[in-house]
Amino acid sequence: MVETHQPDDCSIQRTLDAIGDRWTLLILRDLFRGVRRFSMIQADLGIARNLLADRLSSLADEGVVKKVPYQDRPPRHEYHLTAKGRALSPALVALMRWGDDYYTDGGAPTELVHDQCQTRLELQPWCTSCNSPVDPTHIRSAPGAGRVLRTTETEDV
Amino acid sequence: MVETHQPDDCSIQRTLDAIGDRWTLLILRDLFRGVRRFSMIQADLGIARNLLADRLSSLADEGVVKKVPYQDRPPRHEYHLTAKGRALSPALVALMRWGDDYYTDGGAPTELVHDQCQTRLELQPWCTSCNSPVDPTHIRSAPGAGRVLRTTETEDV
DNA sequence: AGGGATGGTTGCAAATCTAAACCCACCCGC
DNA sequence: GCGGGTGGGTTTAGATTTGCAACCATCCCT
Repeated sequence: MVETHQPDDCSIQRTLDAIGDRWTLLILRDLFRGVRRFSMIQADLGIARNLLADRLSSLADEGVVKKVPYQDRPPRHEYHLTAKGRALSPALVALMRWGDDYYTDGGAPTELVHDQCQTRLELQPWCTSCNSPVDPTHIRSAPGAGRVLRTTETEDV
Repeated sequence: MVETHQPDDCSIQRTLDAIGDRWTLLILRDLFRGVRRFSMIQADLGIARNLLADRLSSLADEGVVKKVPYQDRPPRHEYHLTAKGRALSPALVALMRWGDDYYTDGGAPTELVHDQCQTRLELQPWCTSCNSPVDPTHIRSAPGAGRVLRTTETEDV
């Protein structure tokens, strides 16, 4: 495991320590899609079996997935997302949208749309207090001044 | 490089191929924070110099960052995010929020807030057509039926 | 001429990944 | 009551990637 210099101040760091592995996010994608069984995931991703076993048990240790038996003899189970795992949905949606925007060579891949008007969804920073979307220029960081995603910078040079 | 079985239908896959490396997302975080120079990033992350050089040039190849000279003799430059790179902001914010929610052991780490009211930001699915937020239960997938993040699934088992 | 800052490249040992073989419990058909 | 297939792994050996340290190059300063 990578020992990082500042494991303290950044949630992105901790998040990536937990799920930032190349395969892990793809495994989570499959779980979101409803692909839940070892051999299904393995076939879908083409991941080596030992790595899949390893990643799944790490995810279980993290409380992101849990084993759920679906039959007794022989004991068989599926991997389901926990609430914590399902909370990754916005992150995966955001990554997917980025890929949609920049890598759609040819046919558009899967899209997420608003079912009432079939419009493609964006992810918008939202202020629950003002109950309104927040423009990037009004995003600021709170406690650890300086150690923050400065999304407000506009210079593209 | 990992040769995947279905490079075709999933933007998450393509996105991760481009920026899904363990270090790459941390490098991007630093760039968002305004840490733009080779040795600054290197000192901040503790990444090996050869890997940093490699990852930065990959990011440049992908068009996510670009080299911007800040002096001529000796030629020195910084790495700046392009529009494509800045478009990753929602993804990084989402990952950060997840870490905030599940790994804040003790003091709250950096938060992103609305500068006008200091309220912590959420990421909300947003319909640009209705110009309103979209409830998860109204999220649907569009073309490749079945191959989708089913964010609406409620079964936690 | 010597020293320091910046931005790398090179070489080698250590960790990680892949592929393929193997294991085990069970079920099914015969 | 044996052969084959399925599901979910573990083991082992070989190829790749990483991490670390040392080295190189350019310029500036004194």
